Amino acid sequence: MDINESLQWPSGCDLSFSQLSQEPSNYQMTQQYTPDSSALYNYTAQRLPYRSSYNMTYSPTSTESSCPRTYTGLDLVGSVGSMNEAYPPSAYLLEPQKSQDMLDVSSHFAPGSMCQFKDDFEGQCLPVMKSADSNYGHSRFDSDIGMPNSIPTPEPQVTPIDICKSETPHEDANVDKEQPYAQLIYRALMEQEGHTMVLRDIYNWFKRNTDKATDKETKGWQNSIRHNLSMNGAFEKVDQPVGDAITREEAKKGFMWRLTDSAIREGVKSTTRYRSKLPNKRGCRSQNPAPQRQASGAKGGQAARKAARLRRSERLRDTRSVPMHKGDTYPSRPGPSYTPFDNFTPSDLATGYPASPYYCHSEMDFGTPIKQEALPSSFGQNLDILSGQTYPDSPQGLCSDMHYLLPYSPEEPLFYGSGSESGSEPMTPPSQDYCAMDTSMPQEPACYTEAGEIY
DNA sequence: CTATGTAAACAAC
DNA sequence: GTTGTTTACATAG
Repeated sequence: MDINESLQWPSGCDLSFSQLSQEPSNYQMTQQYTPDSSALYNYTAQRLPYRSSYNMTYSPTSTESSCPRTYTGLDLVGSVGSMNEAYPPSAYLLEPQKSQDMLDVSSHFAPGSMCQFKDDFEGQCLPVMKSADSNYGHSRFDSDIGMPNSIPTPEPQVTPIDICKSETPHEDANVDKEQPYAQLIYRALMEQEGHTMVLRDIYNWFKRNTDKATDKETKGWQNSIRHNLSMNGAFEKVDQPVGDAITREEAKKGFMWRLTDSAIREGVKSTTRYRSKLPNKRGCRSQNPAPQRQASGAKGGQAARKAARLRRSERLRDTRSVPMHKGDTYPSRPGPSYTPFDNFTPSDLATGYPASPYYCHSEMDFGTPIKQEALPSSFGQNLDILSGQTYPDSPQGLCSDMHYLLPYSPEEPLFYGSGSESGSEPMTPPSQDYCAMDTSMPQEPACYTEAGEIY
């Protein structure tokens, strides 16, 4: 990572958090969590039984430290070592919920962060999640345990997600289920100095901060994390630095995963973006996929449906339960939420419009997709393999949220996408033949040779 | 048609 | 066994 670049990020994003001073008082939670905090605590406590079922390997008493989480940040900020002392161990500045805060946050969120467009953060419970840069250099360890130089974390540990739930902790218990893996991983990494974690700690982060890990199947969510890490260009592998903080044994456990510079600046993009759009090397899909494959796909689909139902119900409930106040600008609605347009400046647009799939929902993003009709007719995605029932085609929903943008800046490009860094993506392994076009750079289609060169 | 989730095959360690 | 990559398949929007 180019440290200079990373340091430029806050200014580039117009991180004008008024609270982002280094006054000691600002390292405290500005919201007093009583009585809400008690509810929050209760909620957190409620989750313990779930988590406890997953802590066989990583029990709180374990002394195992799976990851040296300090060195990467140190490495990265080594040239600006003073930053290490710049911020005390307050990962987040939690602020009272008020509409004005929402506006501030939505316009200063890490650009492209998918979460700003999720319904999760609509309404009145928008978390104020400081970017990692706001505490750059300080240690906020993800693993519950074992870091010799870790700073004790007060219990209950309050996370942005928890804050989101604080209003109605019981009903909002599943709020994080609305966030895709890629976004959650992004958030996990953004919390870390150096934006770097090892897989194991990402697991731990999920256990603590999400409900993904509380489902019955433990294998799936980990697999999904790995899948997202591999497939999403926002995440890159970096070698674990060799140092006294890390043993050779630990180093063997795998790479560290780091947010790419562009991901830090622009947020995580969809995973699908980075999937190869060319026919797979193994040739055409088999006429008769393995029954296990079919079953797996069915499970995935059912899980997706379940999640979608949750999202729907959350949305419906939010719509009903969150009244409009005078200060509110938009009612809850399905789809992305935005800062009021009149608070935007052109530079906000340039830097603030994310490369969210909500925006970059264009087939031009991905080159020539595989034509559905090229697949065997038996592989229509409308076939329910379990029931044998077929369904009508789903409606074409591209850019369904466009109407939220058009009134604002009809002349402005809608897709700033990944901006000038688009050339660095996709991150699909160069071993794959790949040619992708990104709408953000229509004049420079990113076509890659097998060697990874752009031509 | 894309985004996403899940499972699995497979390789490397 | 864990980690990482890739593919297959399903569902929602």
